[in-house]
Amino acid sequence: MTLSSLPEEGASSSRIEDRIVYAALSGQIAPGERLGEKELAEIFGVSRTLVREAMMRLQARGIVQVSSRRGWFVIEPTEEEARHTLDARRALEVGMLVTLGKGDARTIQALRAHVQAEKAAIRKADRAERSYLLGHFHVCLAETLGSPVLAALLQDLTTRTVLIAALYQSSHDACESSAEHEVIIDALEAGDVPEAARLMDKHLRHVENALNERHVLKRLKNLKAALNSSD
Amino acid sequence: MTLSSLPEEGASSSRIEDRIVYAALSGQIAPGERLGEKELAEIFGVSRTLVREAMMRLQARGIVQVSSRRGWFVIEPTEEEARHTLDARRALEVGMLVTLGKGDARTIQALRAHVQAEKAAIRKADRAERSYLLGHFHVCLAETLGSPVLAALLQDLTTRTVLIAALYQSSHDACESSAEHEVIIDALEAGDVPEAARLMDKHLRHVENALNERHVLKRLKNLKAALNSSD
DNA sequence: TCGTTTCAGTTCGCATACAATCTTGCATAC
DNA sequence: GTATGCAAGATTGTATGCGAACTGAAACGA
Repeated sequence: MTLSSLPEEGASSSRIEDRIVYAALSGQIAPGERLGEKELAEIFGVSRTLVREAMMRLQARGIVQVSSRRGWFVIEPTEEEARHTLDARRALEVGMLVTLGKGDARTIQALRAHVQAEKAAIRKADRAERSYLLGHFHVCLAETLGSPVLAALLQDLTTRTVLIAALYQSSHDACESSAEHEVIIDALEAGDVPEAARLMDKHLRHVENALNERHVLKRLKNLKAALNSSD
Repeated sequence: MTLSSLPEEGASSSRIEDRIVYAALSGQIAPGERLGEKELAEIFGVSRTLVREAMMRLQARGIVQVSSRRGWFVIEPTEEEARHTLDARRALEVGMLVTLGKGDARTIQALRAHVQAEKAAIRKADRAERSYLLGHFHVCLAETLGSPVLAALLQDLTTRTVLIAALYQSSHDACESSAEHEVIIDALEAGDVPEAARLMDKHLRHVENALNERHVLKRLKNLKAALNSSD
């Protein structure tokens, strides 16, 4: 894998952090991937110190974990952890809509624009952009509803969700996802907050259910890979 | 101020992190307080490196912030930020109750035990323990409802809330708070999830409203302090 | 007396150095 | 042929050093 794209220089440790989150959100780095300090230091042209600072923050955000004297790794949630993460997202997003779902016209407008961008990325078959935008919709929703705090929390939870989906091969169709985003906006525009909350709940359960179905397949695939090393 | 109590040694950077969170939760360190790297390094008997690692994580958790080449400071939220934090808490906690509020008997039992501990701390006039337990109730709720992810998020949000309350002198009475915790448990025990969510919303709004009322007082007090430095 | 400037002290920002531990490949014994 | 032990290499964990920037106070001038 490479940490390509976004070739900007600047070298603060926050930049490293942002780049890794973006790479995870856009599916460029996979769960379980090793992030060596030295390697990252060379990629970003800084010392290990700054890399470690970024790692510490990412660890606090639940995106990477450290194995003592072995290295840093992108999280690889167990099925139970995956379920807990998705439960938390449902709680947070349903609660968000219920408690401050009354969006104004500009909210709706911003969200519609976002979904348009999603569709464009899907049409262009731009996997990275598509993955990023589909996840970022929820962050965008929190932002436009006026809650930067929830937006920050959702940034981390959606990043984890993308990793979970990658891990468990949850193939919740991108098109379908985008369509679900759209009906949520419809409900918001109609002022029907409970319906929006219900749709959001359903939307997130779709991801969770996909996880359910694919889990056995994934384990079988792993077994097959273990027994047939040429595969 | 001192970072007294809990005299345990062990010296990993996580311990520093935990100690500072506990100190904030229990009201032992105030918003705006300076946390010098050198000072903390001496207190914990480690090098600045480990202190910085702890600070990076606390920064990611929204508990401290850094002012370039001036130092680390416990967050001092503006009124707007305070409101956003409390909004997020309401969304999160209401959502939590709505989506997974069906607690079993053991949940209720654990929560009752917690409230008993709150009352004991209030009776003993143990300010630190009282502050800690009143905040930790919400973390406990998330844990007993089976969501470690939400518990972790709430740990940070309640810590921030304690700091906000300290900053804006929100004197939401401890006794009253504990009583509100109790009626929430009652509703949960009765299986009336919507009522529990409503009560939680109200409970958190109490904090927010107290913030509203006391704001002017706080500014006046600051002004007074500024004019009368011996006060 | 008040405002400005300068200078010394303090503190963080970042890199580097060294120690501890883990991995890995190879040699050796059974 | 397989397993075991060992040593070299690689990687993280922690401390330390140095430079830059900020603070505060003293000195200076109006």
